[in-house]
Amino acid sequence: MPELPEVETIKNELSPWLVGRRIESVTVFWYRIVRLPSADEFRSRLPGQEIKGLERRGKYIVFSLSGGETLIIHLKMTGALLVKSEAAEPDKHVRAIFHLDNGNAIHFRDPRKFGGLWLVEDAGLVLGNLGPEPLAPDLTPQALGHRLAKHSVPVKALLCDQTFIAGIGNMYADEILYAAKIHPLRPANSLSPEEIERLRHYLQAILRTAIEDKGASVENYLRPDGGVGTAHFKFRVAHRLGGELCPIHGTPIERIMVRGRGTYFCPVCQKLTA
DNA sequence: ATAAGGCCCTGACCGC
DNA sequence: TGCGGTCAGGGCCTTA
Repeated sequence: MPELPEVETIKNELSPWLVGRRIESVTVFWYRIVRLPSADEFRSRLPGQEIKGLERRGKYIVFSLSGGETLIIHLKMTGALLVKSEAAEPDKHVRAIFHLDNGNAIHFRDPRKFGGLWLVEDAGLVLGNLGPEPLAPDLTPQALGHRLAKHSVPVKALLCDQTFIAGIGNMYADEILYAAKIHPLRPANSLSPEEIERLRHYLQAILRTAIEDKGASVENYLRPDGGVGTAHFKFRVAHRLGGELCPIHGTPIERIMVRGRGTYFCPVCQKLTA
């Protein structure tokens, strides 16, 4: 599922195809994929606008348009943005198509229909509540620790909370906590300074490595050219459904539920008690 | 502030 | 082969 490294990869690889292109028309097959405004308005306001640039904010892709509006896309669990020729037949999971002025088209494919499209004057309407970017240089251990201290919820839940920090989801939260040797159920405000330092270090290191590996191809994640990423080959606990063993201790990876999300960890590396 | 549950969805998987 | 049931989960919402 697309989290920060996957969305960053998609944004990077989509940019050369899109920046400077004009949207000629939009086809919407599943109207509810358009969150704002109405699907009809969405289709009528986009044509003629040039795509000036692509950015990523959290798990959102943000398109700045020549008309001053902002197109925002969230891929949720199973979304993908695929570069196709205009002649390409959309498969049954394609929910919308952006037709470009050079004979190419972008297919928004999303089997589970969780994804969303927004076209807004004020991007803050969609992005306003997001927390800081995990890779921002000013996310120091002190800054992170200060914010962690305000919450007693399980640290795993906080890492997945987009208003606390933007872009981390279920699988990278598990990988980060494993690498930092922190139990996912530890109350956020119980972490020691050393643990906060480790958390911040691996938080950035794991996301950066996953970006270098072009994301993790689990679920339906695909790059815009239809290719896969290789970040999941370095996963040590996430998505280890087959009774895998901790690579350090050889003990079985355990699975618990944290806030309703499946959570994988090593009970030896990651102790609940200090 | 926190917790728990539901909702949206469908493909994959399971047992029969 | 098919059928019905269960599950996963990001983000958001409601209720306690």
